[in-house]
Amino acid sequence: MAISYPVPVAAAGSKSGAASPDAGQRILDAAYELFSRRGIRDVGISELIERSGVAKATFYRHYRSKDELALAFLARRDQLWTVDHILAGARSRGSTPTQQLLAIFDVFGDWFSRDDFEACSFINVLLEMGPGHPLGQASIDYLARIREHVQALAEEAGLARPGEFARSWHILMKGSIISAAEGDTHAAARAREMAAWLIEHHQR
Amino acid sequence: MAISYPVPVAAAGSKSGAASPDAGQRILDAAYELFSRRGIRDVGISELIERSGVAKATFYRHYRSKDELALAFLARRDQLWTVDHILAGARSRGSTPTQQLLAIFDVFGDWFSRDDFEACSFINVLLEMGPGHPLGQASIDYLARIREHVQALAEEAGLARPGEFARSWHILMKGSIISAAEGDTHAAARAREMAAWLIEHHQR
DNA sequence: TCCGGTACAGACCGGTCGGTCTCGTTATAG
DNA sequence: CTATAACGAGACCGACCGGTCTGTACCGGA
Repeated sequence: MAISYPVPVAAAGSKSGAASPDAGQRILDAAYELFSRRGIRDVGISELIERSGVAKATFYRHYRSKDELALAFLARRDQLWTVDHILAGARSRGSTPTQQLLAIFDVFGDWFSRDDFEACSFINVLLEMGPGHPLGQASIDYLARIREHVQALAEEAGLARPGEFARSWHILMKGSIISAAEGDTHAAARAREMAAWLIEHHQR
Repeated sequence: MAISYPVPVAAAGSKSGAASPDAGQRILDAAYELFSRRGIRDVGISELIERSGVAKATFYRHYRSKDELALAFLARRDQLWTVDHILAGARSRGSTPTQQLLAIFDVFGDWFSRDDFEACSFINVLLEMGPGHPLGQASIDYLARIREHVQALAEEAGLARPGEFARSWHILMKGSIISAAEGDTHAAARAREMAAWLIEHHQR
Protein backbone atom coordinates (compact mmCIF):
# COMPACT_ATOMS: atom_id res chain seq x y z
CA MET A 1 0.00 0.00 0.00
CA ALA A 2 1.03 3.52 0.78
CA ILE A 3 1.63 4.36 -2.85
CA SER A 4 4.30 6.94 -2.38
CA TYR A 5 4.15 10.15 -4.35
CA PRO A 6 7.74 11.19 -4.96
CA VAL A 7 6.81 14.85 -5.01
CA PRO A 8 5.42 15.77 -8.40
CA VAL A 9 8.16 17.95 -9.80
CA ALA A 10 6.85 20.81 -7.74
CA ALA A 11 4.51 21.79 -10.57
CA ALA A 12 4.74 25.31 -9.28
CA GLY A 13 1.57 27.30 -9.89
CA SER A 14 -1.61 25.43 -10.77
CA LYS A 15 -5.14 24.93 -9.62
CA SER A 16 -4.89 21.22 -8.81
CA GLY A 17 -2.69 21.82 -5.80
CA ALA A 18 0.91 20.78 -5.37
CA ALA A 19 0.79 17.06 -4.43
CA SER A 20 -0.48 15.76 -7.77
CA PRO A 21 1.43 13.24 -9.91
CA ASP A 22 0.60 12.90 -13.55
CA ALA A 23 -2.88 11.90 -14.60
CA GLY A 24 -2.10 8.31 -15.58
CA GLN A 25 -0.62 7.60 -12.19
CA ARG A 26 -3.49 9.20 -10.31
CA ILE A 27 -5.95 7.04 -12.23
CA LEU A 28 -4.08 3.88 -11.33
CA ASP A 29 -3.82 4.95 -7.69
CA ALA A 30 -7.57 5.55 -7.52
CA ALA A 31 -8.21 2.25 -9.30
CA TYR A 32 -6.08 0.42 -6.76
CA GLU A 33 -8.01 1.82 -3.82
CA LEU A 34 -11.44 1.33 -5.34
CA PHE A 35 -10.95 -1.98 -7.17
CA SER A 36 -9.15 -3.69 -4.30
CA ARG A 37 -11.93 -2.91 -1.85
CA ARG A 38 -15.06 -3.12 -3.97
CA GLY A 39 -14.23 -5.23 -7.00
CA ILE A 40 -14.43 -4.23 -10.64
CA ARG A 41 -18.11 -4.05 -11.52
CA ASP A 42 -19.13 -2.02 -8.52
CA VAL A 43 -16.80 0.84 -9.45
CA GLY A 44 -17.96 3.04 -12.31
CA ILE A 45 -15.87 5.15 -14.63
CA SER A 46 -17.39 8.35 -13.29
CA GLU A 47 -16.40 7.51 -9.73
CA LEU A 48 -12.94 6.58 -10.94
CA ILE A 49 -12.34 9.88 -12.71
CA GLU A 50 -13.87 11.90 -9.92
CA ARG A 51 -11.59 10.25 -7.37
CA SER A 52 -8.50 10.81 -9.49
CA GLY A 53 -9.43 14.39 -10.48
CA VAL A 54 -9.20 13.61 -14.15
CA ALA A 55 -11.34 14.33 -17.16
CA LYS A 56 -13.09 11.47 -18.87
CA ALA A 57 -11.20 12.07 -22.11
CA THR A 58 -7.95 11.98 -20.17
CA PHE A 59 -8.93 8.64 -18.72
CA TYR A 60 -9.51 7.16 -22.14
CA ARG A 61 -6.26 8.60 -23.42
CA HIS A 62 -4.41 6.56 -20.80
CA TYR A 63 -6.52 3.40 -20.86
CA ARG A 64 -8.39 2.06 -23.83
CA SER A 65 -11.19 0.69 -21.66
CA LYS A 66 -12.21 -0.04 -18.11
CA ASP A 67 -11.05 -3.64 -18.53
CA GLU A 68 -7.60 -2.48 -19.58
CA LEU A 69 -7.38 -0.42 -16.41
CA ALA A 70 -8.52 -3.41 -14.39
CA LEU A 71 -5.76 -5.45 -15.99
CA ALA A 72 -3.24 -2.80 -14.97
CA PHE A 73 -4.70 -2.87 -11.47
CA LEU A 74 -4.17 -6.63 -11.20
CA ALA A 75 -0.54 -6.25 -12.28
CA ARG A 76 -0.04 -3.56 -9.67
CA ARG A 77 -1.75 -5.67 -7.06
CA ASP A 78 0.66 -8.50 -7.82
CA GLN A 79 3.59 -6.18 -7.23
CA LEU A 80 2.37 -4.22 -4.19
CA TRP A 81 0.51 -6.96 -2.38
CA THR A 82 1.91 -10.36 -3.39
CA VAL A 83 5.55 -9.38 -3.79
CA ASP A 84 6.15 -6.25 -1.73
CA HIS A 85 3.80 -6.94 1.15
CA ILE A 86 3.22 -10.66 1.68
CA LEU A 87 6.42 -12.16 0.32
CA ALA A 88 8.80 -9.44 1.48
CA GLY A 89 7.11 -9.47 4.88
CA ALA A 90 7.42 -13.23 5.20
CA ARG A 91 11.05 -13.29 4.09
CA SER A 92 11.97 -10.58 6.57
CA ARG A 93 10.28 -12.34 9.47
CA GLY A 94 11.99 -15.71 9.09
CA SER A 95 15.66 -16.60 8.93
CA THR A 96 15.25 -19.99 7.27
CA PRO A 97 13.10 -20.88 4.25
CA THR A 98 10.88 -23.01 6.47
CA GLN A 99 10.37 -20.18 8.92
CA GLN A 100 9.71 -17.82 6.04
CA LEU A 101 7.03 -20.14 4.71
CA LEU A 102 5.26 -20.23 8.06
CA ALA A 103 5.71 -16.49 8.44
CA ILE A 104 3.33 -16.04 5.52
CA PHE A 105 0.53 -16.80 7.95
CA ASP A 106 1.92 -14.36 10.48
CA VAL A 107 1.73 -11.65 7.86
CA PHE A 108 -1.78 -12.90 7.09
CA GLY A 109 -2.66 -12.56 10.77
CA ASP A 110 -1.79 -8.88 10.77
CA TRP A 111 -3.49 -8.38 7.45
CA PHE A 112 -6.71 -10.13 8.54
CA SER A 113 -7.03 -7.91 11.60
CA ARG A 114 -6.98 -4.70 9.60
CA ASP A 115 -10.32 -2.92 9.72
CA ASP A 116 -10.19 -2.35 5.98
CA PHE A 117 -9.37 -5.98 5.16
CA GLU A 118 -10.34 -6.44 1.55
CA ALA A 119 -9.60 -10.13 0.89
CA CYS A 120 -7.62 -11.29 -2.13
CA SER A 121 -8.31 -9.30 -5.29
CA PHE A 122 -7.36 -12.21 -7.52
CA ILE A 123 -9.93 -14.49 -5.90
CA ASN A 124 -12.48 -11.69 -5.87
CA VAL A 125 -12.05 -10.89 -9.54
CA LEU A 126 -11.91 -14.53 -10.57
CA LEU A 127 -15.22 -15.25 -8.87
CA GLU A 128 -16.72 -11.94 -10.00
CA MET A 129 -15.90 -12.26 -13.71
CA GLY A 130 -15.60 -16.01 -14.12
CA PRO A 131 -12.68 -18.01 -15.53
CA GLY A 132 -13.78 -17.31 -19.10
CA HIS A 133 -13.38 -13.55 -18.87
CA PRO A 134 -9.93 -12.07 -19.62
CA LEU A 135 -9.83 -10.58 -16.12
CA GLY A 136 -10.68 -13.96 -14.63
CA GLN A 137 -7.92 -15.57 -16.63
CA ALA A 138 -5.45 -12.91 -15.55
CA SER A 139 -6.44 -13.55 -11.94
CA ILE A 140 -5.79 -17.26 -12.39
CA ASP A 141 -2.36 -16.40 -13.76
CA TYR A 142 -1.50 -14.17 -10.82
CA LEU A 143 -2.70 -16.84 -8.39
CA ALA A 144 -0.37 -19.28 -10.15
CA ARG A 145 2.48 -16.81 -9.61
CA ILE A 146 1.78 -16.89 -5.89
CA ARG A 147 2.12 -20.66 -6.00
CA GLU A 148 5.41 -20.28 -7.85
CA HIS A 149 6.76 -18.13 -5.03
CA VAL A 150 5.68 -20.74 -2.49
CA GLN A 151 7.24 -23.47 -4.58
CA ALA A 152 10.52 -21.55 -4.73
CA LEU A 153 10.56 -21.27 -0.96
CA ALA A 154 9.77 -24.98 -0.67
CA GLU A 155 12.71 -25.78 -2.90
CA GLU A 156 14.98 -23.58 -0.83
CA ALA A 157 13.76 -25.45 2.22
CA GLY A 158 14.58 -28.74 0.53
CA LEU A 159 11.03 -30.03 0.83
CA ALA A 160 9.87 -33.04 -1.14
CA ARG A 161 7.63 -32.56 -4.19
CA PRO A 162 7.63 -28.75 -4.01
CA GLY A 163 5.01 -28.39 -6.74
CA GLU A 164 2.48 -30.50 -4.90
CA PHE A 165 3.48 -28.82 -1.67
CA ALA A 166 2.75 -25.39 -3.12
CA ARG A 167 -0.72 -26.41 -4.29
CA SER A 168 -1.65 -27.75 -0.86
CA TRP A 169 -0.14 -24.71 0.78
CA HIS A 170 -2.16 -22.45 -1.46
CA ILE A 171 -5.36 -24.18 -0.35
CA LEU A 172 -4.56 -23.12 3.19
CA MET A 173 -3.81 -19.55 2.12
CA LYS A 174 -7.02 -19.16 0.16
CA GLY A 175 -9.19 -20.94 2.69
CA SER A 176 -7.94 -18.75 5.50
CA ILE A 177 -8.58 -15.61 3.44
CA ILE A 178 -12.21 -16.59 2.90
CA SER A 179 -12.59 -17.39 6.58
CA ALA A 180 -11.18 -13.99 7.41
CA ALA A 181 -13.66 -12.39 5.03
CA GLU A 182 -16.38 -14.13 7.03
CA GLY A 183 -15.02 -12.59 10.18
CA ASP A 184 -12.91 -15.38 11.70
CA THR A 185 -10.13 -13.41 13.42
CA HIS A 186 -8.06 -16.52 14.11
CA ALA A 187 -8.12 -17.91 10.61
CA ALA A 188 -4.42 -17.27 10.07
CA ALA A 189 -3.38 -19.15 13.20
CA ARG A 190 -5.55 -22.12 12.24
CA ALA A 191 -4.06 -22.25 8.76
CA ARG A 192 -0.55 -21.89 10.16
CA GLU A 193 -1.08 -24.92 12.37
CA MET A 194 -2.11 -27.07 9.41
CA ALA A 195 0.71 -25.57 7.35
CA ALA A 196 3.23 -26.84 9.90
CA TRP A 197 1.83 -30.36 9.51
CA LEU A 198 2.13 -30.01 5.76
CA ILE A 199 5.80 -29.08 6.10
CA GLU A 200 6.41 -32.08 8.37
CA HIS A 201 4.96 -34.44 5.79
CA HIS A 202 7.13 -32.97 3.05
CA GLN A 203 10.36 -33.14 4.99
CA ARG A 204 12.68 -35.66 3.38
CA MET B 1 -34.72 -20.69 6.31
CA ALA B 2 -36.02 -23.89 4.81
CA ILE B 3 -38.69 -22.16 2.74
CA SER B 4 -41.25 -24.93 2.65
CA TYR B 5 -42.98 -25.65 -0.62
CA PRO B 6 -46.55 -26.63 0.26
CA VAL B 7 -47.20 -28.44 -3.01
CA PRO B 8 -48.49 -26.16 -5.75
CA VAL B 9 -52.17 -27.10 -5.60
CA ALA B 10 -51.66 -29.60 -8.42
CA ALA B 11 -52.83 -26.98 -10.95
CA ALA B 12 -54.40 -29.77 -12.98
CA GLY B 13 -54.89 -28.93 -16.69
CA SER B 14 -53.27 -25.93 -18.30
CA LYS B 15 -51.78 -24.69 -21.55
CA SER B 16 -48.22 -24.63 -20.35
CA GLY B 17 -47.96 -28.38 -20.44
CA ALA B 18 -48.21 -30.73 -17.51
CA ALA B 19 -44.67 -30.40 -16.18
CA SER B 20 -45.04 -26.73 -15.36
CA PRO B 21 -45.30 -25.81 -11.72
CA ASP B 22 -46.81 -22.55 -10.65
CA ALA B 23 -45.14 -19.29 -11.54
CA GLY B 24 -43.45 -18.74 -8.19
CA GLN B 25 -41.77 -22.10 -8.40
CA ARG B 26 -40.62 -21.60 -11.98
CA ILE B 27 -39.05 -18.30 -11.01
CA LEU B 28 -37.13 -19.88 -8.16
CA ASP B 29 -36.01 -22.75 -10.38
CA ALA B 30 -34.68 -20.32 -12.97
CA ALA B 31 -33.03 -18.25 -10.25
CA TYR B 32 -31.27 -21.33 -8.93
CA GLU B 33 -29.79 -22.20 -12.30
CA LEU B 34 -28.77 -18.66 -13.19
CA PHE B 35 -27.64 -17.35 -9.80
CA SER B 36 -25.65 -20.44 -8.89
CA ARG B 37 -23.64 -20.31 -12.10
CA ARG B 38 -23.26 -16.59 -12.73
CA GLY B 39 -23.81 -14.82 -9.43
CA ILE B 40 -26.44 -12.23 -8.61
CA ARG B 41 -25.43 -9.03 -10.39
CA ASP B 42 -24.76 -10.63 -13.74
CA VAL B 43 -28.31 -11.95 -14.02
CA GLY B 44 -30.93 -9.38 -14.93
CA ILE B 45 -34.63 -9.44 -14.20
CA SER B 46 -35.49 -9.70 -17.90
CA GLU B 47 -33.36 -12.81 -18.33
CA LEU B 48 -34.90 -14.26 -15.20
CA ILE B 49 -38.47 -13.81 -16.35
CA GLU B 50 -37.71 -14.94 -19.88
CA ARG B 51 -36.14 -18.15 -18.57
CA SER B 52 -39.06 -18.87 -16.28
CA GLY B 53 -41.74 -17.94 -18.85
CA VAL B 54 -43.32 -15.43 -16.55
CA ALA B 55 -44.52 -11.85 -16.89
CA LYS B 56 -42.64 -9.13 -15.12
CA ALA B 57 -45.68 -8.21 -13.05
CA THR B 58 -46.02 -11.84 -12.02
CA PHE B 59 -42.42 -11.82 -10.89
CA TYR B 60 -43.01 -8.83 -8.64
CA ARG B 61 -46.19 -10.36 -7.29
CA HIS B 62 -44.13 -13.28 -5.97
CA TYR B 63 -40.99 -11.41 -4.92
CA ARG B 64 -40.87 -7.87 -3.69
CA SER B 65 -37.46 -7.28 -5.26
CA LYS B 66 -34.52 -8.99 -6.91
CA ASP B 67 -32.72 -9.11 -3.58
CA GLU B 68 -35.64 -10.94 -1.98
CA LEU B 69 -35.44 -13.54 -4.73
CA ALA B 70 -31.69 -13.82 -4.18
CA LEU B 71 -32.35 -14.42 -0.51
CA ALA B 72 -34.77 -17.21 -1.40
CA PHE B 73 -32.14 -18.62 -3.75
CA LEU B 74 -29.56 -18.77 -0.95
CA ALA B 75 -32.01 -20.61 1.28
CA ARG B 76 -32.71 -23.09 -1.49
CA ARG B 77 -29.02 -23.51 -2.16
CA ASP B 78 -28.50 -24.36 1.51
CA GLN B 79 -31.12 -27.08 1.25
CA LEU B 80 -30.28 -28.57 -2.16
CA TRP B 81 -26.53 -28.23 -2.10
CA THR B 82 -25.31 -28.15 1.49
CA VAL B 83 -27.82 -30.53 3.01
CA ASP B 84 -29.16 -32.74 0.24
CA HIS B 85 -26.02 -33.03 -1.87
CA ILE B 86 -22.85 -32.58 0.17
CA LEU B 87 -23.96 -33.72 3.60
CA ALA B 88 -26.26 -36.50 2.51
CA GLY B 89 -23.62 -37.71 0.06
CA ALA B 90 -20.92 -37.73 2.70
CA ARG B 91 -23.11 -39.50 5.26
CA SER B 92 -24.04 -42.18 2.76
CA ARG B 93 -20.44 -42.84 1.77
CA GLY B 94 -19.03 -43.40 5.23
CA SER B 95 -20.10 -45.79 7.95
CA THR B 96 -18.46 -43.96 10.85
CA PRO B 97 -18.55 -40.23 11.63
CA THR B 98 -14.83 -39.96 10.88
CA GLN B 99 -15.25 -41.65 7.53
CA GLN B 100 -18.22 -39.42 6.81
CA LEU B 101 -16.14 -36.34 7.52
CA LEU B 102 -13.44 -37.43 5.11
CA ALA B 103 -16.06 -38.43 2.55
CA ILE B 104 -16.98 -34.74 2.23
CA PHE B 105 -13.85 -34.39 0.13
CA ASP B 106 -14.78 -37.43 -1.94
CA VAL B 107 -18.07 -35.74 -2.77
CA PHE B 108 -16.07 -32.60 -3.50
CA GLY B 109 -13.87 -34.58 -5.88
CA ASP B 110 -16.87 -35.62 -7.97
CA TRP B 111 -18.30 -32.14 -7.77
CA PHE B 112 -15.05 -30.44 -8.84
CA SER B 113 -14.78 -32.60 -11.94
CA ARG B 114 -18.19 -31.60 -13.26
CA ASP B 115 -17.91 -29.52 -16.40
CA ASP B 116 -20.44 -27.06 -15.05
CA PHE B 117 -18.70 -26.66 -11.68
CA GLU B 118 -19.96 -23.39 -10.28
CA ALA B 119 -18.02 -23.04 -7.00
CA CYS B 120 -19.76 -22.19 -3.72
CA SER B 121 -22.61 -19.72 -4.08
CA PHE B 122 -22.20 -18.49 -0.51
CA ILE B 123 -18.57 -17.57 -1.08
CA ASN B 124 -19.40 -16.10 -4.47
CA VAL B 125 -22.19 -13.91 -3.14
CA LEU B 126 -20.24 -12.89 -0.04
CA LEU B 127 -17.33 -11.66 -2.15
CA GLU B 128 -19.63 -10.18 -4.78
CA MET B 129 -21.82 -8.12 -2.45
CA GLY B 130 -19.54 -7.65 0.53
CA PRO B 131 -20.20 -8.49 4.18
CA GLY B 132 -22.18 -5.28 4.71
CA HIS B 133 -24.89 -6.13 2.19
CA PRO B 134 -27.86 -8.19 3.41
CA LEU B 135 -27.03 -10.89 0.86
CA GLY B 136 -23.43 -10.98 2.06
CA GLN B 137 -24.62 -11.34 5.64
CA ALA B 138 -26.99 -14.12 4.67
CA SER B 139 -24.12 -15.89 2.94
CA ILE B 140 -22.04 -15.63 6.09
CA ASP B 141 -24.92 -17.18 8.01
CA TYR B 142 -25.24 -20.10 5.61
CA LEU B 143 -21.47 -20.67 5.72
CA ALA B 144 -21.76 -20.80 9.48
CA ARG B 145 -24.45 -23.46 9.11
CA ILE B 146 -22.03 -25.56 7.11
CA ARG B 147 -19.57 -25.32 9.98
CA GLU B 148 -22.30 -26.39 12.38
CA HIS B 149 -22.87 -29.54 10.36
CA VAL B 150 -19.14 -30.29 10.44
CA GLN B 151 -19.05 -29.62 14.15
CA ALA B 152 -21.93 -32.04 14.69
CA LEU B 153 -20.05 -34.75 12.83
CA ALA B 154 -16.92 -33.99 14.86
CA GLU B 155 -18.90 -34.39 18.04
CA GLU B 156 -20.30 -37.70 16.83
CA ALA B 157 -16.75 -38.77 16.09
CA GLY B 158 -15.73 -37.79 19.60
CA LEU B 159 -13.09 -35.36 18.41
CA ALA B 160 -11.54 -32.83 20.75
CA ARG B 161 -12.59 -29.17 20.55
CA PRO B 162 -15.18 -29.71 17.80
CA GLY B 163 -15.80 -25.99 17.32
CA GLU B 164 -12.17 -25.25 16.55
CA PHE B 165 -12.00 -28.40 14.49
CA ALA B 166 -14.90 -27.26 12.33
CA ARG B 167 -13.31 -23.87 11.66
CA SER B 168 -10.05 -25.47 10.53
CA TRP B 169 -11.95 -28.03 8.50
CA HIS B 170 -13.91 -25.29 6.80
CA ILE B 171 -10.67 -23.61 5.73
CA LEU B 172 -9.80 -26.78 3.86
CA MET B 173 -13.24 -26.94 2.26
CA LYS B 174 -13.20 -23.34 1.08
CA GLY B 175 -9.58 -23.38 -0.02
CA SER B 176 -10.11 -26.48 -2.12
CA ILE B 177 -13.19 -24.94 -3.75
CA ILE B 178 -11.21 -21.88 -4.84
CA SER B 179 -8.43 -24.11 -6.14
CA ALA B 180 -10.99 -26.06 -8.11
CA ALA B 181 -12.33 -22.82 -9.53
CA GLU B 182 -8.81 -22.10 -10.73
CA GLY B 183 -8.74 -25.46 -12.46
CA ASP B 184 -6.87 -27.69 -10.03
CA THR B 185 -8.52 -31.06 -10.62
CA HIS B 186 -6.85 -32.68 -7.63
CA ALA B 187 -7.78 -30.03 -5.10
CA ALA B 188 -10.18 -32.33 -3.27
CA ALA B 189 -7.54 -35.03 -2.77
CA ARG B 190 -5.04 -32.51 -1.46
CA ALA B 191 -7.55 -31.12 1.02
CA ARG B 192 -8.54 -34.61 2.07
CA GLU B 193 -4.96 -35.45 2.91
CA MET B 194 -4.64 -32.43 5.18
CA ALA B 195 -8.08 -33.12 6.62
CA ALA B 196 -6.88 -36.54 7.76
CA TRP B 197 -4.00 -34.92 9.63
CA LEU B 198 -6.45 -32.52 11.25
CA ILE B 199 -8.53 -35.46 12.45
CA GLU B 200 -5.42 -37.16 13.88
CA HIS B 201 -4.56 -34.07 15.88
CA HIS B 202 -8.06 -33.83 17.29
CA GLN B 203 -8.29 -37.43 18.32
CA ARG B 204 -8.42 -37.72 22.08
C1' DT C 1 4.14 34.74 -30.84
C1' DC C 2 2.36 30.79 -32.28
C1' DC C 3 1.83 25.82 -31.92
C1' DG C 4 1.13 20.98 -30.60
C1' DG C 5 0.16 18.34 -26.76
C1' DT C 6 -2.13 17.44 -22.59
C1' DA C 7 -5.27 18.56 -19.29
C1' DC C 8 -10.18 19.52 -17.17
C1' DA C 9 -15.19 19.90 -17.62
C1' DG C 10 -19.10 18.02 -19.00
C1' DA C 11 -22.72 17.26 -22.68
C1' DC C 12 -24.05 13.45 -25.04
C1' DC C 13 -24.80 8.57 -26.99
C1' DG C 14 -26.95 3.90 -27.04
C1' DG C 15 -27.85 0.41 -24.01
C1' DT C 16 -29.20 -1.90 -19.71
C1' DC C 17 -30.68 -1.90 -15.13
C1' DG C 18 -34.50 -2.70 -11.45
C1' DG C 19 -39.03 -1.68 -10.95
C1' DT C 20 -44.05 0.04 -12.15
C1' DC C 21 -48.08 -0.06 -14.78
C1' DT C 22 -51.59 -1.12 -18.25
C1' DC C 23 -53.58 -4.24 -20.92
C1' DG C 24 -56.24 -8.47 -22.63
C1' DT C 25 -56.75 -13.36 -21.47
C1' DT C 26 -57.78 -17.30 -18.86
C1' DA C 27 -59.19 -20.19 -15.04
C1' DT C 28 -61.80 -20.84 -11.23
C1' DA C 29 -65.16 -20.11 -7.30
C1' DG C 30 -69.75 -18.81 -6.01
C1' DC D 1 -73.08 -16.53 -15.67
C1' DT D 2 -70.54 -13.48 -13.38
C1' DA D 3 -66.99 -11.73 -10.25
C1' DT D 4 -62.34 -12.22 -9.01
C1' DA D 5 -57.79 -13.04 -9.30
C1' DA D 6 -53.71 -14.75 -11.24
C1' DC D 7 -51.52 -14.70 -15.45
C1' DG D 8 -48.43 -13.43 -20.01
C1' DA D 9 -46.93 -9.69 -22.86
C1' DG D 10 -44.68 -5.75 -23.01
C1' DA D 11 -44.67 -0.45 -22.87
C1' DC D 12 -42.71 2.62 -19.91
C1' DC D 13 -39.91 5.08 -16.15
C1' DG D 14 -35.73 7.23 -14.08
C1' DA D 15 -31.12 6.02 -13.05
C1' DC D 16 -26.89 4.61 -14.32
C1' DC D 17 -23.53 2.21 -17.30
C1' DG D 18 -19.17 2.43 -20.46
C1' DG D 19 -17.60 5.15 -23.94
C1' DT D 20 -17.29 9.29 -27.41
C1' DC D 21 -16.88 13.97 -28.47
C1' DT D 22 -16.66 19.00 -28.11
C1' DG D 23 -14.86 23.02 -26.05
C1' DT D 24 -11.68 25.63 -23.36
C1' DA D 25 -7.40 26.43 -20.71
C1' DC D 26 -2.72 25.87 -19.83
C1' DC D 27 1.85 24.20 -20.82
C1' DG D 28 6.79 24.18 -22.76
C1' DG D 29 9.47 24.68 -27.01
C1' DA D 30 10.51 26.99 -31.35
